[in-house]
Amino acid sequence: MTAAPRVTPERLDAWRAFVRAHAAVVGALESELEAERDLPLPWYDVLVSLSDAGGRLRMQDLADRVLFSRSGLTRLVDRMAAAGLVTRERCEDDRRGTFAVLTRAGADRLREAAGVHLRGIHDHFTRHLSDADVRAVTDALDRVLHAETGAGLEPGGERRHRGYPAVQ
Amino acid sequence: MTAAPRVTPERLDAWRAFVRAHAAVVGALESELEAERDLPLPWYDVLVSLSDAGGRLRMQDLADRVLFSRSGLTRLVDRMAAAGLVTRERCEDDRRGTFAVLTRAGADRLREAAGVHLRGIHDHFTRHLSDADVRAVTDALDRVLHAETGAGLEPGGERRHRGYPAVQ
DNA sequence: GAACAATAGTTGTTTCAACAATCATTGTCA
DNA sequence: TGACAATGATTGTTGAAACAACTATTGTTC
Repeated sequence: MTAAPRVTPERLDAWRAFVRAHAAVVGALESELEAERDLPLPWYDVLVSLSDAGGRLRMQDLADRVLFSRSGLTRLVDRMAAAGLVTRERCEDDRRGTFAVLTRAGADRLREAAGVHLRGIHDHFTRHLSDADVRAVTDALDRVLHAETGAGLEPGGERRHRGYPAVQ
Repeated sequence: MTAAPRVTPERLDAWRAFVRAHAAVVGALESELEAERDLPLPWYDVLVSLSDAGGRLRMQDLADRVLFSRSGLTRLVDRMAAAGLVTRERCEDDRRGTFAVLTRAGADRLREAAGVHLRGIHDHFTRHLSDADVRAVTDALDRVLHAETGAGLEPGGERRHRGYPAVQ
């Protein structure tokens, strides 16, 4: 009968608060970024990942650093290349590979957008959290995340999902 | 220069933990639900909303209770109707209106799926939280949510997003 | 060193979501 | 009561995601 194990009402409330807050906040950030900088959140995500990595990344590595599926990445980079925010470069030493490379225009676009995004994180999220909340939420959700991704312990083992809306 | 106001590194870490944990956990729930019950999460969401409302809801009201956009709802209900999980019924007193009605098959499907979903919430989320974590996370994220939706204070004012993965 | 498996990435196809336009009905007010 | 705005829902069109095939290159093994 697939019994539901020990999810008390309080714990279900925590889950509900989690998913509903996420939907509300990410929705607000997405709207603001699109309204004020005309930049979809997935594009921002790619720009941040490239910038963090020093401006160039093999498609494979980019896929590891971004929340979106590897299968969608090729087309996403297509569109961003058409918009001039990235270019592709062949990898010389392994000719199967391709680099996605941040262009000057892409870096500019990121710089413009980062302020809006960061302000949004403050306005819609961190603003409502005390220092104690910040510690509690970070600890708890890090534990959830690490259990999920099996991350942390294997030496040399960055696993999945690096820096979603890492800024700078 | 759209200065980034008072988002300390600790607070940014909280944000990162939040979005990364969400992506990981929802991804896991979605995979399990699809693998074990062959049911997309948005379908589950509609089934739950209908069931909570007693089995029938006008499209408008359904749209209010679901995380997904009103524009996509018509087609989503189309597909679910083709699969036999819901039917449409004309509203007699207001002939502009249409009801989406949970079928027996839809209710069965929901019952099967709820166990998997609830077990997933336990396995991937609440399992890793102490009682203190549960209180802290619920409080903090409720505050975020209510600030975002402007909820709570206006009398009679349920605003948006009711019960995302409410179970039962 | 030739055959075969594995890896990197793109392309084709189908499905789905977002948005605007549309149709039908209801409410209002001159 | 007849014109007009507002509302509820569907449909058409367009853009993007999911998944599977495909091409090219590299690594491996007998």
